[in-house]
Amino acid sequence: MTKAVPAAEPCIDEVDASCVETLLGYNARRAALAVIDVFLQRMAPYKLRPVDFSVASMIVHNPGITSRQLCSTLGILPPNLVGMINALEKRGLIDKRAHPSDGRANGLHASAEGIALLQQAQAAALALEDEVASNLTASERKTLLRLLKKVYQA
Amino acid sequence: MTKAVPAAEPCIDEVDASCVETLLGYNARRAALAVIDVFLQRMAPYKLRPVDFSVASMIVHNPGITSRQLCSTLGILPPNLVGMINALEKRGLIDKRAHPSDGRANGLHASAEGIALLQQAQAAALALEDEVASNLTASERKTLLRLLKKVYQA
DNA sequence: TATTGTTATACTCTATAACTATA
DNA sequence: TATAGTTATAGAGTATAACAATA
Repeated sequence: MTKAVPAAEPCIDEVDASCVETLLGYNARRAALAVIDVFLQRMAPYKLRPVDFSVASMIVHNPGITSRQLCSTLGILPPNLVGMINALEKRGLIDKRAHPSDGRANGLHASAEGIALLQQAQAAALALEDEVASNLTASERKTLLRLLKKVYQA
Repeated sequence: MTKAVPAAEPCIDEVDASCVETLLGYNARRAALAVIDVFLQRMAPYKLRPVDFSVASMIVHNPGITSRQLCSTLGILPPNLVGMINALEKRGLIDKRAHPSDGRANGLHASAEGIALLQQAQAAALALEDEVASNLTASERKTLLRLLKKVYQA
């Protein structure tokens, strides 16, 4: 423990956070964490973390997609995807099939159970996003999505 | 390794990511990561991670602020702040002084070196954010900040 | 030689419980 | 009894290197 030097100084009654609240990175991170926090709660019944939801959802909507394609689309590193894919397969939500033209790769497909679960999960995701964005008008929400895309798709 | 069942299936030529790109949480996270990635590169000369920058910047602009106030403002848990504060103190950028009215707390203050470094770092932060947001007009950028705040300050 | 999927592993980040000193 | 700061530690998330099988 470092000892404080004994000098009398005024204390802060109201914190001024403008130095960070003017930064795009700070606000984007805080907003993302706020949404993810609610996501974790509402998706607990489906045992899907945000990344699991993204992966499973992509497989449902892109039958036959490969791990490599999932990684590059979602920004996941291959070693970190392996466990997620195996867990989803173990739960019977997806299965691996031989890729038609590339013997190294597997085509990933959602099972009937996987499709059914994801239908529920996607409805829940839309509902929770409606809640989180309840302070925004429909127009503002659309604008927010468009501007966020312009940042990371630059 | 789980063996793929040998069934011929079509492969995906163009991945459809609309199922996640319509979600606020997904886009906010991708945008935040994109900004943080550039931040890490440009702030390396100052040896400041995003959280270090936020903490040090808050101390510069709020002389006498306590650890507790930093935690609640920035959303950091107290045990995780201890190491950052000690590291900044060891570098001579900040110092702890006795709190005028609460014997348990320390008032945190930036040193002359800390103020000088943060001036440079803040200029670099503004510059990199200008770059990251180069696809946005000044008006769009202002709107983006406002809408992000409405999400996490709900 | 390059790429897909995988293993092992290290590093960072985040979270919880419990302790001390003071209010 | 409650709070500020701290310690120790567990867990989750993210990263790199290296390998076998296939292109």
